[in-house]
Amino acid sequence: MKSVEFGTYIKIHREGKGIPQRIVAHALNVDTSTLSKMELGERQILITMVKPLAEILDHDFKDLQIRYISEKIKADFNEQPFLKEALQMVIDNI
Amino acid sequence: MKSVEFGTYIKIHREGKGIPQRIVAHALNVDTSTLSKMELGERQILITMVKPLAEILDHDFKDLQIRYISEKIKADFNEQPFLKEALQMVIDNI
DNA sequence: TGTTGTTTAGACAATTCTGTCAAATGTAAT
DNA sequence: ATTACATTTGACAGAATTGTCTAAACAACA
Repeated sequence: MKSVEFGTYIKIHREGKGIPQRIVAHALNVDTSTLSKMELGERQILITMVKPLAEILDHDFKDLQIRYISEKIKADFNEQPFLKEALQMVIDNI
Repeated sequence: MKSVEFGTYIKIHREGKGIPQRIVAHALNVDTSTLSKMELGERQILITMVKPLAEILDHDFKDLQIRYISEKIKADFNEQPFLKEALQMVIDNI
């Protein structure tokens, strides 16, 4: 999986479908200004927005959620020596 | 692994060793008031504090870091349908 | 060039979160 | 009961983050 920032990924796919920010922003109940910032990484994209994003962009929800979560985890815990063990522990407890 | 909240876990082990908050707070460069709140879950414990906590409590760092990270992930992403796959993806990319 | 629609930038108020201070409460021993 | 120390609480100011508004920058094209 290519590691492009989530906001950038959304932007690329939105543009690929020729959908203006106006439409996506409305689906997320935010301003186009906010969406612009989210795409540029200046505002957080909430996990609750992943589903509506998948729908409006007609994109696989599973893929999008995996991208979202894995990026957050890398951002928060990269470099932590026992990250792998911690993740394995969570997996084993699901 | 028993799932007791991280702050509570710290508190229990601090008390078990008979170390006052004053000492631990100093090691973390915070007030006892802040440490109290951290132990009670009213303030975030930063990941950068896990190492000094392990040292001052003479507690296994690996265990503590695993507890810290896995708790955060559960708090942030519990219930997400593809959490497992996302975690596996991060593991595979480490 | 002027028009129309899209995207971004800057300023802002509202909200949330943080650590500290001072005071209150709790605990144990004498 | 008093002392000494530990812990918690509530109020607070400072910092950080949020979404919106307005206007500027950008793009496509008649």
